[in-house]
Amino acid sequence: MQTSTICLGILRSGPATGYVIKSVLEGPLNQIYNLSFGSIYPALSKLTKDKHVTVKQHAQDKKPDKKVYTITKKGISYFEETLLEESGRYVRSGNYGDQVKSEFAMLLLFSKSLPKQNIKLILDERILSAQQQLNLITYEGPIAKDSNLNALRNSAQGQFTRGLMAEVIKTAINYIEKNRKKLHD
Amino acid sequence: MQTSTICLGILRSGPATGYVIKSVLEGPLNQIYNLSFGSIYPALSKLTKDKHVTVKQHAQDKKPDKKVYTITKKGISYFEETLLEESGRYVRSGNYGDQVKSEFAMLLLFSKSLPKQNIKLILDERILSAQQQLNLITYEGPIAKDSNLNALRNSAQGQFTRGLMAEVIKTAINYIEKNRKKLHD
DNA sequence: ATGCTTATATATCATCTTGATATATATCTT
DNA sequence: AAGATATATATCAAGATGATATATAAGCAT
Repeated sequence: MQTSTICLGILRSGPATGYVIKSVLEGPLNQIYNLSFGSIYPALSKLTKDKHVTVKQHAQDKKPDKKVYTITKKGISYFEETLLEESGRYVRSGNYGDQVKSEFAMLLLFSKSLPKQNIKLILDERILSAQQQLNLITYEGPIAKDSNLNALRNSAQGQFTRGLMAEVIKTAINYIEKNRKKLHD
Repeated sequence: MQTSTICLGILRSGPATGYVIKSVLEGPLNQIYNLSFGSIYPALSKLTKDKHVTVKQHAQDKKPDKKVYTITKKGISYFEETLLEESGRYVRSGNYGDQVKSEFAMLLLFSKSLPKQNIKLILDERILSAQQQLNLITYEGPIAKDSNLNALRNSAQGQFTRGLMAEVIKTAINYIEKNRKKLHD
């Protein structure tokens, strides 16, 4: 999916800055889709140029200008069209898999060449961070003060998606705890 | 992890072509790490230039030259060193998460804007492809005729990693089947 | 108090990666 | 007989990453 489509989809739930979009992707939408600032900011600039969003510059005290993006009517119709196209392309492509790059799994796959102590550390830290991810995904408090992104997170769709990720992470934690002895000991 | 490290790690189990490396990543190592030919072939060229692998060109009948890469002694020590470094970096980075780009999850997240029929199709196809992934991961027959990659797949490490991916996929299938009614109906 | 880390916020850019395309043939399926 | 799939490599525009730079407030530890 294009980065601009993802930005529009998030912005449809309420105005946000590039920074907040990234925070949502790293918080409640953790494990769904990684995007770096280097692709979010240019996407937002292009959307502004194409009038799919408007930007309001808040000249903050001393911090860099906070640029709050709001989706336009044109942006909403463009999003609906594009999403339909992307879903069609997705189904027709026959490529239903996600893009996954798991440094963790690769390290374990090659871990015969690693000291046991190192393997234990990797597994311990992974379990800890998986538990933190679970907290981020299942967290129900307010998102990035005065943003309306709660709507996206709490929608039936948001709950389905977050629930899926949470189940997957729980399964992974249990599996690692049950089977880790096969990699060290 | 660098693409070259992954290639070396796979080559450590036996000689292979770029094409076979990709096949292993798409077959038994499915859902672990995606790499395109556009990054595998240049990595293999660089490894050859640096004498970490040797290449034997099999002037095939009429097909393009099959280039079989074999890891050198220098390549093995380089791999061991690099893997240790990468595992250190991984632990110190504090970033234990995988890189995930799930077009599937994003489409579902935004699926309020999609026709029900479309949503059903996306879910149906996803379940089918997840079952196919499960087959690829759990397949125990020979890999890419006359390649020794079976060793990697059947090692304790390979079985742990593949078992993890298989459990995660099964959980996802069950979750989708149990909860999909919330997205259409 | 003073230093360190984290959070807020955007921008840039070299380097890497993707996804598509080109090329060529054998084999399997319809 | 035609069409799709598998084997096999190479290239490249367009896009993405990960690091770095810039700036300040707040929280926390020593």
